[in-house]
Amino acid sequence: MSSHPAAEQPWNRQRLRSNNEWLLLERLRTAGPASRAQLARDTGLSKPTVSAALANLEQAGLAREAGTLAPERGRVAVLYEPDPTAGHVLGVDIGRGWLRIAVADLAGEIVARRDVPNRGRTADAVADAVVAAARAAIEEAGLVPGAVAHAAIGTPGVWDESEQRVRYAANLPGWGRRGLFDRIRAGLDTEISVHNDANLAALGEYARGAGVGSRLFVYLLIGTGLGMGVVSGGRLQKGAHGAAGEIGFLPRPGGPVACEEGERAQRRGTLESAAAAESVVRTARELGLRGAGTAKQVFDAARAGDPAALAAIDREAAQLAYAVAVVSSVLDPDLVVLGGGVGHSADLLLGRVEQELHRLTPLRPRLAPSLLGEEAVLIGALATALRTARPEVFERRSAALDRV
Amino acid sequence: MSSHPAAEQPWNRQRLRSNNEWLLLERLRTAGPASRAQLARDTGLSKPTVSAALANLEQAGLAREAGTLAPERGRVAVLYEPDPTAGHVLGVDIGRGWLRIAVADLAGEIVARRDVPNRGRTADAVADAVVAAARAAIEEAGLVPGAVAHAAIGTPGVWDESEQRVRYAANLPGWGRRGLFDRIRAGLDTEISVHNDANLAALGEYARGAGVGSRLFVYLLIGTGLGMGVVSGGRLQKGAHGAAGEIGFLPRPGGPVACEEGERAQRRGTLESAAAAESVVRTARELGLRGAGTAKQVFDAARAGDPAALAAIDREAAQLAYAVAVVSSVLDPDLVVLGGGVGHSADLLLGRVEQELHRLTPLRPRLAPSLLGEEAVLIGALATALRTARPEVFERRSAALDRV
DNA sequence: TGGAAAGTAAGGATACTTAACTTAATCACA
DNA sequence: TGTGATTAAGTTAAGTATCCTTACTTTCCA
Repeated sequence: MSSHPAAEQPWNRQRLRSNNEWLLLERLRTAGPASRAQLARDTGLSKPTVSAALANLEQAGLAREAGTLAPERGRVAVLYEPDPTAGHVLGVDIGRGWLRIAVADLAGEIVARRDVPNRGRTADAVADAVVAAARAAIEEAGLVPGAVAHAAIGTPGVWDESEQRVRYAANLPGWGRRGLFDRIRAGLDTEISVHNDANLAALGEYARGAGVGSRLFVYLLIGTGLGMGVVSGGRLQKGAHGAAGEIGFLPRPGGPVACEEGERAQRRGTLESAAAAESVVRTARELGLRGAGTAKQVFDAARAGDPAALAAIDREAAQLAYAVAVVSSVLDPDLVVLGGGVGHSADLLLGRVEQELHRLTPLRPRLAPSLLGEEAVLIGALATALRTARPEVFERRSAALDRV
Repeated sequence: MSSHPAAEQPWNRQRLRSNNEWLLLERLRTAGPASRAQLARDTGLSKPTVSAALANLEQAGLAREAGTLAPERGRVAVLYEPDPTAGHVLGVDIGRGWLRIAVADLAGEIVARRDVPNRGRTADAVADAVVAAARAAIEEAGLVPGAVAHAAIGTPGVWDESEQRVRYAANLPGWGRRGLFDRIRAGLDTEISVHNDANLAALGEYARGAGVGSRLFVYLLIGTGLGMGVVSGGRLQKGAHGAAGEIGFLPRPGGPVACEEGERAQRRGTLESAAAAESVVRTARELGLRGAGTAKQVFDAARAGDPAALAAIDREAAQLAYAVAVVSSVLDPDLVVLGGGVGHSADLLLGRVEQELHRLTPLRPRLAPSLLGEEAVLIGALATALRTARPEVFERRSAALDRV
């Protein structure tokens, strides 16, 4: 799970104390409030040690009392929990249509929220809009910008850490410019980290959605494009260059469509062009559906029984089944979640994808629809920011205590 | 890298000492011999602490002196290194043609070796042959069976830990029986672990072959079947059910072959049937090559300039390029190594696969031939056994010291 | 013989454990 | 209802292990 900042290093006595305090805090966070005696039993530490550590944590503002619990007989136990107000984080989802921004406390509870339409014509305008909305949310939460411990930002494309810029975000002009995110960092006066939106959505579903408890979990983001996030043992799999899950580039499977269109189309065709929202509309039109301009309209027509729309959805399901089959063969996940605008139409898609999958491969993971929908990226951003911020807040408040 | 056995647990003082001794030993192992003063500088521990820890390690038989090193001026430093004779491990490769067995010391040096042809008609006969050869190797190394700290065994198929049996090893009759590996365990009087052969080969190439230093490394085993192993950050990716990398089940790509053969063949066809050794022979025959019964013969004919053989190899390369493209899209590795009987013919395959890959996808990892060849599984088995055995030997010898 | 680096010894600080104690609740029973 | 037994939470005090600092010795080269 989360590791103490100074792991894999030699230990001296101060690290020992600090590490034990961190471990107690993590236990309170993940397993819920507990008394000192309970913690001593669970961790193997002695009661006096636990008492001393909790006194330190409380003085540092990292833990607080959380009511009492009476055992069957004997003295009433005082329960402790992490103090969620010890720090705050910012999550940002830079979507094509909307900018979504939230401030959360260390327990992950959202304390302020801002959604604004993404009207920016230029990359700089979008960056400025993000900063303005974020500052408004921070103020609403009763904080000053510098008080936010970490901000995690989700965007289409792949973040190049060494160049400090986004790659492969073709749809957003100027978004790959260097220095763009320095502008956001300066505007927020906070450490930021930038992540692929599908990856954050995967983390979001893993943290609080359909992927909770999964050992190896794959999230398919099917919308304007086709993206994927892989969460293994609670950690995101990013690949060697941060491009893991870019299955939009997959060669398209050999199927009737590919054969009909001839070899040239096969070479150019990628899975993204065959499975993203746009292709559902295109296929439906080719099959005779009129008046459908968006994927949502095609799905609505299918629900109303239109045969062309249904056929288009069959084709879409076949493409997705291929994607799932490929991912299953390579990774062996126990769960694949369909998300994004198209993936959200689980009522129509899920059964068809499963049926097609039966024909393709014996390795079949569980399929499930997204639970978080449009919120997945934002919640994943908060989860990511929390993962970074928690040890940092702990370090800072512990150190402040020592100086006294 | 390797973690102390008791990580993520609260620490008391004894664990502190034990942990620091373990860390010093790991440092000696990975960074080479060093003096006490050197270790103190590197780790941040004080000189007296390092001296005491090394005295303990030496008394426990875990470390030993390794010569001296004179600085520019001043007293000569005494160097220390891990004592490789502190324990031994066994590695076993149960291949279709050969049983390969090696005994290695804790430094990974092979001290005894046995290769015997796999003549077993029944699974039990194979198990008995493994035990006999292993006992012979252990004796040759001057050990008794119980003295081996761990034995790692590689076999085709997927090891099911909860059922304690192998799954999906279709080619070996009876090999999936429960209790088969209990027989080996009893015969060796040692803790054993069982692993997929492609996975072990991947670990072998990562530990001592073409994959050294790779961040995310994929090994393709192309031979009788088609297998894959993924090593991420030094750890094997096994998937949720241990079936990660079973790309033999991949749907076959749409290509001229698929179209020609019609839809029914596409449904049945898998990548394994299209890319394994047998298919090279089949394709070459279809294209007019006569007298080639094995893949090796096809490759030899190609080297001699035979056009049918060359065409068959082009097709094989296209199938492999598809496999690499799929894996790259999903995982983003920085290196893909081709191994196994077919993969070993890198002179003919590598360039063709790279060329085909250019047509398929912009995400192109580095390609390289296997360095270890047929030895990869065995070396991976030793590396795996060592990873398990090192902490165990450390624990045992440390504990023995405390009891005095 | 002096300088420099390796290595050791002694003393002090710290964070842990154990064991015994106090506190505060329930229960049994007069 | 009151009183003591019982049980569990939490504290205090004493003891111990491990580490660090400081000062020292050893051993080599110039």
